[in-house]
Amino acid sequence: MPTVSRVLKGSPPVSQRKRDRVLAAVQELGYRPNGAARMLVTGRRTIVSVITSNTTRFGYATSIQGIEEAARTAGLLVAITVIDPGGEDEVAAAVDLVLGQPVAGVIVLDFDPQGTRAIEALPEGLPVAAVGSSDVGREIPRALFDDRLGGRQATQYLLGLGHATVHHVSVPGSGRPSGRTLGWRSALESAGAVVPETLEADWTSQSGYEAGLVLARTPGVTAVLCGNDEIAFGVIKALQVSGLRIPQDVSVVGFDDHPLAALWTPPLTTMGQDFVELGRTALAFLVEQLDEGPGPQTSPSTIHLIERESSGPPPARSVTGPARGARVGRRARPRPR
Amino acid sequence: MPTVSRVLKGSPPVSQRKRDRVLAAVQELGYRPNGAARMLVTGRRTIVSVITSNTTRFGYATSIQGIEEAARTAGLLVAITVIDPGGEDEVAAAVDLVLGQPVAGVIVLDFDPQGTRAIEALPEGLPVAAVGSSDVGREIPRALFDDRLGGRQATQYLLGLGHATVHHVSVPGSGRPSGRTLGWRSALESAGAVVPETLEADWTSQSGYEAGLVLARTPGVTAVLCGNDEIAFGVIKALQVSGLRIPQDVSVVGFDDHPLAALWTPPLTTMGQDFVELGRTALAFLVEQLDEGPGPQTSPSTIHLIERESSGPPPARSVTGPARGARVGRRARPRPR
DNA sequence: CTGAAAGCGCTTACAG
DNA sequence: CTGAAAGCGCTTACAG
Repeated sequence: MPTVSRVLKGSPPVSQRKRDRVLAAVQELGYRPNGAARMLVTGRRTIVSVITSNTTRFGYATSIQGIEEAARTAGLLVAITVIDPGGEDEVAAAVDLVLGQPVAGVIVLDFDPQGTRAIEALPEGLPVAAVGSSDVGREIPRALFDDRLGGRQATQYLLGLGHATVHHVSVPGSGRPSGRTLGWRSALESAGAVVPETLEADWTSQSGYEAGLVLARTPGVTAVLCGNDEIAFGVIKALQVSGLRIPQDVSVVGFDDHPLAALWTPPLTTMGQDFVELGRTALAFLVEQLDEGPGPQTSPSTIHLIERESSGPPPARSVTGPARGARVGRRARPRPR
Repeated sequence: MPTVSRVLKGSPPVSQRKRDRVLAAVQELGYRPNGAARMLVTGRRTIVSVITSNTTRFGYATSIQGIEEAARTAGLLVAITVIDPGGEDEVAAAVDLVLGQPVAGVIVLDFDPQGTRAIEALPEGLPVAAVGSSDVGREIPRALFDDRLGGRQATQYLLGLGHATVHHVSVPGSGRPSGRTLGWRSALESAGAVVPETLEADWTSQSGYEAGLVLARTPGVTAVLCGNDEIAFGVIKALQVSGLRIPQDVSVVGFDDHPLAALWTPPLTTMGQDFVELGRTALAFLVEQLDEGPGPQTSPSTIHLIERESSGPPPARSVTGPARGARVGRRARPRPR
């Protein structure tokens, strides 16, 4: 009965009497239109699928939150598909699962190689947007941070504090070095500082802890830029456990402004980024594409230094002018070069 | 052409020649069966919707991870629907969004009042399972922790350490006090200890910090059980900022075993729970229901004490036997009673 | 083994 | 304003 459809959709030409009867029946029977049938006939898909390798890490989870918020506003449902670490198989399986559903489009969290591969495995024709950047892959709209600029700024900040150089513990990056790592390197080079070897971590604080243990026994480390805050947490802990004081002996700076950064001991200096905004932007890109067809675009979101207490001047060798009234010289180490 | 369908589904009776031709065509055209049409005719729905008030908090995000893992294994797609804080409207809107899609069933994260209301708003007939517990609502299968037992055990542990009583900063609980709070209270009563007034926090470390500030100026506080680890992080920080030492002056115990608990300063003693397992169980309950119709059941998962360094004996008044070689007596306060 | 036929539950023109 | 008719893209029996 088309009338029912008209009533439910709110199309004008229905008599009051009919409308009431229909509504009553709907109410009584608990009738719900079949979503699959509706999609089939209208062709309007309302599911947006997010493909990601992880759902719980800070940056990932917060981006998803932003996507979901914006999707809800737009009347879209968000589906999550996780690509477990593993071979190409996993990527193909995830893509199949997604395409088996009536999805309107896909947003890929391109923070790591898994994401990059997923983008490449997605068929042309399907609307796609990405959060995060990789160099590889086809041209699609991307919501991203200017990681490179962030890496530069953080490094310059540390250099400006008087550190001779800055060590770096990096996040994986998707394919090649992450933008943060690139920015760090270029800042060092511009300043004519030595570029120490990068320590590779994954996104976890555990991996940061391990890197911290290495740094603790590396001579000349007075400042460390970490690829994210979780890594920084681990680095700080490892350094402390090794008898070093933060920031008197070593300054540590993170990335992301994790919710616990301000509560850390010491409170963590970090590069703040708005992941929720990032997710919202990606969804907006996807919706635009749904409406008007493809249109590759890119939006670097802002990033800013949040100075807290994990960073300061390098340890002095004389008693002159140590930062923050710190005791000086305990375990002081020579500056590099 | 039914043959195409047969080939794609792998039904046996198809000649090799036909099969090859079909596969070639599919390959060339990039053909993908329309999910909506398939759902319509088969009636097999493959979307499981998760309704939750939050996607990023540790317990929530980790439960969702478990649900997603199990769903993927079962060939189901997970959709996320968030109920923003707000009136009943939000709950109704979320339910409408979910029911507008061809969903097989729903899993509600019933950690808070929003979840509880969502369960009540869901129509009968739709398969539903929950993660977490509330007293209210209809009988549905639930995957949950024995929070009450956990609260008891944690409290008894602290009492066993010699504390005269245990203060408590609680998570919201859905409707009435959380099981953790109930367990804490009962342990105190069984032991004949005074039951201090509960401090209410939300799930954030910020709210824990504020509670910690209150506790710092409350006389007689030597042990604090927190509703979750994030709260414990905030409490510890506030206590430390107020000049108290953990655990020498005050012991703090959390709940959940957050990934950063072991890295905290001091490393946090907590009640460990497996949220991933919880999510998996909920999905299994839902699948059972899909297959065999309704069958209310409940599974309390295990919970165990993870003793780290944020807890110890109460501050001694004499120099006899302080724990962990701690300096004693700085800011010692009288025991309650 | 392989097509023609019917039908899943809706919505969209189309006649009344 | 309101029904009968057609069709969305598949799959499932059903005849060849």
